[in-house]
Amino acid sequence: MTVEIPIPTDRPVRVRIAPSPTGEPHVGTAYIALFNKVFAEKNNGRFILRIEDTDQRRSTPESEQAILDSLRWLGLDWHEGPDIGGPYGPYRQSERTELYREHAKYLIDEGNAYYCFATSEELDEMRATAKEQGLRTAYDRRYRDLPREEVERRLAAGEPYVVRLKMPLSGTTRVTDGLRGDIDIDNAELDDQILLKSDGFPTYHLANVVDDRLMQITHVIRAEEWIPSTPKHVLLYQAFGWEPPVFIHMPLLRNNDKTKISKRKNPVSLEYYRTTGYLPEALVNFLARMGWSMPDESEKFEYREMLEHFDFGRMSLGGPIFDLDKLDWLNGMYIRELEPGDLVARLQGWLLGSGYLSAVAPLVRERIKRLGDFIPSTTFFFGGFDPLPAEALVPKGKERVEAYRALRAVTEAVDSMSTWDEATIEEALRAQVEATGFKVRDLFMMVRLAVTSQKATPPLFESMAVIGKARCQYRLREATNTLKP
RNA sequence: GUCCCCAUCGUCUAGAGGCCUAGGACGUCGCCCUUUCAAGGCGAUAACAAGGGUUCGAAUCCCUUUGGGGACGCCA
Repeated sequence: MTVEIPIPTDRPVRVRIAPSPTGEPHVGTAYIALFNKVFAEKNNGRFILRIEDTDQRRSTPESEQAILDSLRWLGLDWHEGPDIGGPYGPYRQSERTELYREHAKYLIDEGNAYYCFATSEELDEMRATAKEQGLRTAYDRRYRDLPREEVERRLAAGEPYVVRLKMPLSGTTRVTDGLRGDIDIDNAELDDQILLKSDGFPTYHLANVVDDRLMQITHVIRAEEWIPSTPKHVLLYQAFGWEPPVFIHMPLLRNNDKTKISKRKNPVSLEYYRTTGYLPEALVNFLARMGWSMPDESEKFEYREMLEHFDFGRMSLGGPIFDLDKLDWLNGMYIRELEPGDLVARLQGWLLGSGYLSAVAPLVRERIKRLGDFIPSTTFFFGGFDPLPAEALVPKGKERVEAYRALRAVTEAVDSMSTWDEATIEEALRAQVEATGFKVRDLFMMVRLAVTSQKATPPLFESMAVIGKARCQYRLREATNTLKP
């Protein structure tokens, strides 16, 4: 493919990865980070990490830390970020809220944005109407031209409000994508985008545009799912009187059924890949092969080789399926090439180091008579795991479909947990005893079998805490699938 | 439903109009090596979504259809 990505000559290339700290460190984040980093370094530029924690309800410091740790584990380290600082900080959006408010105010004063007092009930109604009439936008702009006095009155009365961008009512907006060329969108397709939420925090759209500008970002390399909102961003840049950056939309990683990669159908947590024993360089190599190829079609190459040959012209745009079989093969190649001493070091850096061992050891201390018993009694902490057939998972006296529903409920409960420790796990699982109507013994045995593939194990909640959320989720999901009628 | 993106073996991909009778890799299946299992070697399997153009010539350029995906949140 012929692509020409414009590179500014008067200022350095600066790109960013902008994860939202709302859950597991995601494999898609690593994918996008990799291509940002390699593009930056190919062009002697800078790769910036910015935390997009403007969702006050869902963002957590633990998630932020997990993301930083995972990206570092992969070697995708950054030149500027919340932990190491840099000349354009702060790099955490929650610490920049004043900036967004000022910018929103500017747009209001210039007549490019307005206060909107629609309640969520009003919005629900509008969405319903829009759906009914097959309209392209949901919000009917009812507060767009409110008389100034009424706006003042409502503000003075302390009514909650959001700030919306005034979209042009006609015409088209052109988005230029570095890989796809020009995309023209009819402005009538665009909603008056919310810029400032009623909690005073910015939406992604505002924060992203303001920060990319202030942080001198030259190229926005992000996932394809952003294409539909890019015209809104372009219009926002225009409203500020700014030159937009170059947009490059990467293909989306896919599940086996071609849908956007998701935790329901794939392990997506980087934590899963680390604890299951993938080598970071193998994962990076694999991610690099998603949509991109070396000029000589090598399958196995390290980051520095990718860097040497990197060119967006070698991207293919079809969404690649995340094929774990091929990852396994690649990972095996990397392991085989390790010197024996290096392999030992890797094993110790993985779960055979004293840190993990000291979490496991207390759990079996009372259950082993000889040190040698440690190995057979702890295999499932390390990956020694034999998925059980459906018959083995269904509790006596229960139907398979009942077991399926109960285990699915447990899996979903686990998905939605944001902290992972013994007490929280116990709380979540006990709640499922109520919800499913299973006996404590039946439900917990089923979960135990799903998570450890053993009948006799150390206490369930402690074991799950040590095994870690990512692997528990994967094993629960697999067991649920085998029970699926 | 509306808008947008995408389209080569099951999967990841090579392919910039003649080098394509479409190449490589994973997977699968055979054979070899081997005390076992891996690994390795050799081989097989398998794709240009369809139809119209353009051209002396199309996997490659254009159009239509079909298929797949994404977006339509006070999530990012």
